[in-house]
Amino acid sequence: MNIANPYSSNCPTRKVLDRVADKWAVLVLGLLIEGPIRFNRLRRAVEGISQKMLSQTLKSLERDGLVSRKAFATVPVTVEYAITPLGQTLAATLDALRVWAETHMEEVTANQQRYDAGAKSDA
Amino acid sequence: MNIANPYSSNCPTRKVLDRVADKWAVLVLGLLIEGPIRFNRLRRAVEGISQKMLSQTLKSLERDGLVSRKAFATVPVTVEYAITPLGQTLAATLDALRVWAETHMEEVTANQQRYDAGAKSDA
DNA sequence: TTACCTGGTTACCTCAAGGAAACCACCATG
DNA sequence: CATGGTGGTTTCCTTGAGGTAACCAGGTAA
Repeated sequence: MNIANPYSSNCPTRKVLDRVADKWAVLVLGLLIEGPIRFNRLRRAVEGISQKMLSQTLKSLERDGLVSRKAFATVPVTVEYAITPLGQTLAATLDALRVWAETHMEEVTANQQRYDAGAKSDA
Repeated sequence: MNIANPYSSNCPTRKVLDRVADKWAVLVLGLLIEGPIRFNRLRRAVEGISQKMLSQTLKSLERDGLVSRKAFATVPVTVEYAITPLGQTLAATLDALRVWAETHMEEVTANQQRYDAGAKSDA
């Protein structure tokens, strides 16, 4: 009965999960909740993202209806990306994740070091 | 002063985000919140995961201190994985994500189809 | 005229994630 | 004796994600 059982390999939620489990998408959505923003500004804001990946990320976010694209016929064409209501619901959820990461980062790092040290001294 | 600014490329939260942005980890943690579970049971539960990936996923979850491993010297060695308190806090957050996926899956899929149809008929 | 901004797309190439399958030890059961 | 179940590890190989960089159109400023 679980048409939506992510543990079944052909379940569509897996795809959504994959979508969401995308570092760049998480970061882009995180910026967009603060307001609409242009392509190149976005690119500069998200350190390390390539033009290609940003374009790709935005395209699939738009396809999913999570962000909207609006082009302005200005001097050099201006394109503004904004988050949709649906996107906002996801962004809120993802933000919780970012917060978790920020909150527990130290603890996780400490755990890793302890683990690595232990593995080394193990027989 | 944001030492924890995920938009900076060298920020450690990026690593945590990567860790968390792992389909298998999400699914495994989702199962572990229901209680301790053995390796092979886990493998059968998570459809499509390979032995290697499960082993790898569990190892890094253990390294992060998100799950704990306990081996029993039974007839065939039994190994039980359990979620840690830290892991539970993450699992709760991730669960929200899974719920989001389940809830909005249909809407997202519909958006995709509309987008694809539009792109086709566009000049 | 040349250079640069806008926002992209495309071709090329590399590198690593991850699947498949074999191998491991050990014991029980058929 | 051979097979199967326990929980893994390792090797090999493929494939696709993603980086780099060139190219595009069009207008404007130097």
